[in-house]
Amino acid sequence: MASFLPPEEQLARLRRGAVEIISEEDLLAKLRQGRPLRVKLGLDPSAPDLHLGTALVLRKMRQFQDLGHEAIIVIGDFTATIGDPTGKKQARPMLSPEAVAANAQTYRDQYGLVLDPARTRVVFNSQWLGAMTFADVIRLASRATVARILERDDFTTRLRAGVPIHLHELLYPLCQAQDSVALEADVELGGTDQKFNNLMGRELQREMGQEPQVVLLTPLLPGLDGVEKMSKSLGNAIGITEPPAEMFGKVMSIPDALMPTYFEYATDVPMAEVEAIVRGLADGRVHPRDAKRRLARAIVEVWHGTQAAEAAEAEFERVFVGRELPGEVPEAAIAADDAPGGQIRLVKLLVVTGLADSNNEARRLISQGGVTVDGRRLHDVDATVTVRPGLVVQVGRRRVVRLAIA
RNA sequence: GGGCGGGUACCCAAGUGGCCAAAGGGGGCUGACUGUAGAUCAGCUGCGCAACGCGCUUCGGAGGUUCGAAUCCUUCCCCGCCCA
Repeated sequence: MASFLPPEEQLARLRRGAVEIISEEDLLAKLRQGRPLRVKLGLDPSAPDLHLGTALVLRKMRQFQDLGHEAIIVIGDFTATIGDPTGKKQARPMLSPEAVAANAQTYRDQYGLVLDPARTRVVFNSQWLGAMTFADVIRLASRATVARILERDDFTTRLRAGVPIHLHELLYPLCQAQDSVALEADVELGGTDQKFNNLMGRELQREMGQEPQVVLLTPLLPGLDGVEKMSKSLGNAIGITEPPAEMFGKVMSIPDALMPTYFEYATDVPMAEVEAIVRGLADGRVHPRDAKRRLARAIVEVWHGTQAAEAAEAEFERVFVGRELPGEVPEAAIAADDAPGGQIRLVKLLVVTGLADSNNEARRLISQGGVTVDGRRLHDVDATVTVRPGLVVQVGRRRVVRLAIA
């Protein structure tokens, strides 16, 4: 039997980074039972590459682990066949058992970047949901009312906006609730967008005579655009495995107003310091640029360590402030055939090296003055370049390659 | 089952026979400036062609009318609302 911190102390720690806990009294009561709690987190099977936003809830899970509780990751392979009722994501075909098995390790590896793999249980909800008969489903559906399900914000909004809602989508919350029943979850973690589903689990458990789970909600981190929530498909995400330099740069590109939020949720900077920075920004004693640098460094630190964070900052300083070439310029090989006699049209060069998607785009970039070869800005769309290994071709500030002849 | 309204480029959304590769906004890209890939301003934003032009592809799918279609007709698919 592991020894636990006093329940009150645990609660105090768990509260940080949680938007809402339903309810704290229930959580405290569970903690007082002095046993490892089963903490559940449902995840989409298609998102094995994690970003800062999804990491929030994982970091919370990690905290539970470190407090001695049991982490259960539910891979929603079955629910994925329904699709996310936000209507944004597409329903996916059922994964084969082989694919599921193959993916299991991937998930473990990915989540292991945040969680303690040795103390993490990974399960797939097709295990129990897939085994249900139609009669089981009807029985399950009888536990909820249409009105209750339609309370869900997504559904209300879509209904009003005239966006189609398919019947099976209404079952989504019930499926997720059934997961909690099947696992006898003590706690379910989720982003605030999961509140409805998570509460459904709480209700269904009560219906089924189980002790209802505690719902702990983590915030949704806004993405780089500062408007939409961070999500890979929206292209506004910072992946936790991204190279330090990339991560640093992306943080630097967030709107200034987002800094306090990121400081609070995505870093380990002590709250006292965060508050000092926020105050400084408000009264002008802290320069936004410096605050953002501090933020970028703190975030890179979480995922790559202090050293890498400092290197990333130096690199950023050099490339974007000092306008020098990046320390590491990727190589792009071109075939000798593409440059007969060592000559190649600049337009073609940009396409072949992947710096432009099409000839038309290449022309645009050149005519807009965005292209330099060996540091010389070329404006002539019809320019021809003499190639040699090591030639540096750059588009804008960020896209650079060093030539190699294959 | 009936009535009505819809399906346009990455997204939203105009356009209802030629002036439409298709308004406007968003997003994206490039430049200027700067405090950074932030803010602001400007330009660009289907594809191909040694090309101030020519050609090709795109407006739910397939046919058709026409010198000419995103726009008209036929048919099919899909969506919403109201009624049953």
